[in-house]
Amino acid sequence: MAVNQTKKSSNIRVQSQQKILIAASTEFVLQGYKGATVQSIADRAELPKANILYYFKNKENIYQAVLEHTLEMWDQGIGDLDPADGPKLAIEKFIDAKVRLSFNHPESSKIYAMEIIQGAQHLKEFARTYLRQWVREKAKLFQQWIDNGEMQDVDPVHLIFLIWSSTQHYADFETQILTIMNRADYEDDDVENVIKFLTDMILRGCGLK
Amino acid sequence: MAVNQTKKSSNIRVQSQQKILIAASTEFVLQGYKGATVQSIADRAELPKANILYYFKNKENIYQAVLEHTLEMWDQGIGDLDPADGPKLAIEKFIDAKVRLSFNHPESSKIYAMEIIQGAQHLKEFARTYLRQWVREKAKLFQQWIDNGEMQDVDPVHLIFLIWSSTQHYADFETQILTIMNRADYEDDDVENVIKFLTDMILRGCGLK
DNA sequence: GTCTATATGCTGATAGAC
DNA sequence: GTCTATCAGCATATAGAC
Repeated sequence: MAVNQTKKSSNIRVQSQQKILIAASTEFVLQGYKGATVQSIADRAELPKANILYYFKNKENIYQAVLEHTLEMWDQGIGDLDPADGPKLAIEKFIDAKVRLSFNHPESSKIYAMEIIQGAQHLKEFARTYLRQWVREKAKLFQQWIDNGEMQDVDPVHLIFLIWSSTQHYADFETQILTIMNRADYEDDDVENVIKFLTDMILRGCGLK
Repeated sequence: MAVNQTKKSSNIRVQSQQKILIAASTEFVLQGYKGATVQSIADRAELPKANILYYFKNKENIYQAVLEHTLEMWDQGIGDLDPADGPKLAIEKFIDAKVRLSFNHPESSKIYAMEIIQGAQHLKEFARTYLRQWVREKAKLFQQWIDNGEMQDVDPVHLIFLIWSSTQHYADFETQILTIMNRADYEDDDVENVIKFLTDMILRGCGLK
């Protein structure tokens, strides 16, 4: 009985936390950090305001949890470039993964973008350590391929920025893109079209096609 | 005398409004619309809070003025693509103008980006009318060049998105890019390097180099 | 035109009943 | 664990002295 009760409570706990994080993500995107109120998150999560603060103590903690969730998803979704793949396959895989992330989790991309635009106050350490290291490693790999004559001599760091920005754009600027294309929502075809377009353009840009 | 007084007053008026708009831009970038308080704008502009509301009536009006200023600057800075230029020169000019705008007015780019990310609540009509029209015209021009065999058959709308996103990235993600490059600020060389990199990549992508 | 004082409402957070 | 009631502080905006 006691076990059962604990399990049940724990389930409610996990479920509530999940509901809160989803609701909070939406509110942070729509209203910004300051504009999203605990009350608005509670309303969207269909929970009393006090429960939100019971689970996360304060608004700052909710935001941190949302950010961490985003970083984990990206780490998992993008993964590593495999040196054995060679430049062509590596770029193809990278673009593919990044575009699918953008279309499947636009809110995460948006929250991350807003955080960086506003000066990355909550992510300074992440950028200074993890991200800088990540880009350096990847740039080094591209440079090796360039030195081996396997691809055009382009600046590897700017190449990473180009892939990053062009793929992320479909998540962050979703509203503008849909308006320009006169659509209500993205369709399945759009993902494949974007992957094909960006892969073709960037591979040709790198002299790989 | 009366004329002199009017002129003087008018000067103060223009100067104060200018100071307010500059201060407000910074605050909106750093804190978001809701996070930027009239008091914080006043402090940054070095004016009493009541004067801010005397000149602009309410916070919403300040934000609208900042947004309009941004749109005007872009309209002026980017200008039109000239059909007589042909695809190569047109793309070169477009990238050049857009990169320089990003480096010279990052706050404007950031405010615009945040506005779009949050759903473009204050720009819906602009996007639906002006922007959609602008992209259609430019896409049509690229399509003609493609049909004439003057450039590779790439989707013109996605090409515009690519130029837009890759150039804008250096303004919006300034913080992240500087951190990754381990720098405090952009230098003059960076602008030229980015222009060269993006022009080379995208021209090759379009089969123009 | 400039600025002080203040009204009114909403915010994050807590105390404590259930 | 869940929820109601409430507090102290800060926000926008205005009224009105100078």
